[in-house]
Amino acid sequence: MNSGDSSAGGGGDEALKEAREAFINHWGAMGSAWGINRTMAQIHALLFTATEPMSTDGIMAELQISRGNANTNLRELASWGLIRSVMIRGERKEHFEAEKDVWKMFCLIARERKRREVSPTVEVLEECRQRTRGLRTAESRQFARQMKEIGDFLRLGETLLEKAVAMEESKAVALARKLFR
Amino acid sequence: MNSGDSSAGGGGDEALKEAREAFINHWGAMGSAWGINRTMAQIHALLFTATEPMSTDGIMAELQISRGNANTNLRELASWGLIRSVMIRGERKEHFEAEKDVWKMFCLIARERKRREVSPTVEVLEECRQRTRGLRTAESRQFARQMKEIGDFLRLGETLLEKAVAMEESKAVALARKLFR
DNA sequence: CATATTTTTCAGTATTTACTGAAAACGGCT
DNA sequence: AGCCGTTTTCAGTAAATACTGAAAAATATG
Repeated sequence: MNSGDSSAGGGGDEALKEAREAFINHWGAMGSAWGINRTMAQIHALLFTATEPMSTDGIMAELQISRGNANTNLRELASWGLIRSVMIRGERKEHFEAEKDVWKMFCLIARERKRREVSPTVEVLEECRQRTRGLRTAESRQFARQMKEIGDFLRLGETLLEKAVAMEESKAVALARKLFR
Repeated sequence: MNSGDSSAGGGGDEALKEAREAFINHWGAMGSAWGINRTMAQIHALLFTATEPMSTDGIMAELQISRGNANTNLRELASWGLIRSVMIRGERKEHFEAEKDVWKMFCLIARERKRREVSPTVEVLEECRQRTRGLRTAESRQFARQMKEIGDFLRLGETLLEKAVAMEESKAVALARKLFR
């Protein structure tokens, strides 16, 4: 009973450390694929799986990154509401902890992406539509219709998310399950 | 009645051209924000708003890009199913047209992102969970639980999308509207 | 208020990602 | 087979993005 067994002792800590590292790395890669800076996603994963709030220095050490990098991405994560700074008594350094509730996390991301990307897109589409609305060529009419169709789709999506995000997780999940039993 | 009026003639064509360009640019920027290469998104927008299928050369000229760049991104768009190549009689060059139905477009993107990103993530999470499952420390238990929670959330999302994507647009929209009247 | 500690900023640099263009490969045609 | 128009590939390069580290600014301490 030693290295193959994962139920106790140093081997267990090792397994946890490795699994956590795998998660942090994968979360970083996923961030990249979805237009989020890899480091920002890694810091998020690190804090999400941390049991205690961490200082900037702790994060720098863990992820082997510079102070500037850590600071920038911590501020960005805070601006999304995904982490918050907490003061630890007896410590002067700022410490950070992540929102641990997956549903709340999802709501924060949805809200922010809507605000930063979807809504501005809806505006551009509407503007494109208005600019070509009076035109009478077949091309213009088709274009204006397409702008309307994407706009309608995005607005419907926005509404759905708004409603979902306003719900308790349990309600939302129950609804989802009922819908597609 | 001249430049200010947008209802007919050359001014109208100009307005359409400008609006279309604005759409293409914005679509490209949105692509970037969501982890999709800007040029790929621009080609998509170009074909989406085109009335006729376009050749690689046409696309190169319109977006001022090289043949290699155009070719790569056209193949990538085709691999997502967002465009298809069509043969034009009398022409030897390959021509491309985009899926114009917004709901179908959404379904294609959802399916592809699920396949490429969400499902692999679910697998990693499951693996992380398994690797720490036997451990008995508080940290390990919390970590394993977190992996399960994200995994459950993503799987539920996958299921919902699968079902939605299997529906007709009209049904899906009707359902959405009913849900949140 | 002088000093120590922490945080922010940002010019310079490194890394990653995307693009070009020319050569090679392909595919039809005679 | 040999030619010709088309598409693909990919080494080299450009552009975009992310990161470092040290200096400046802010904040706390006695």
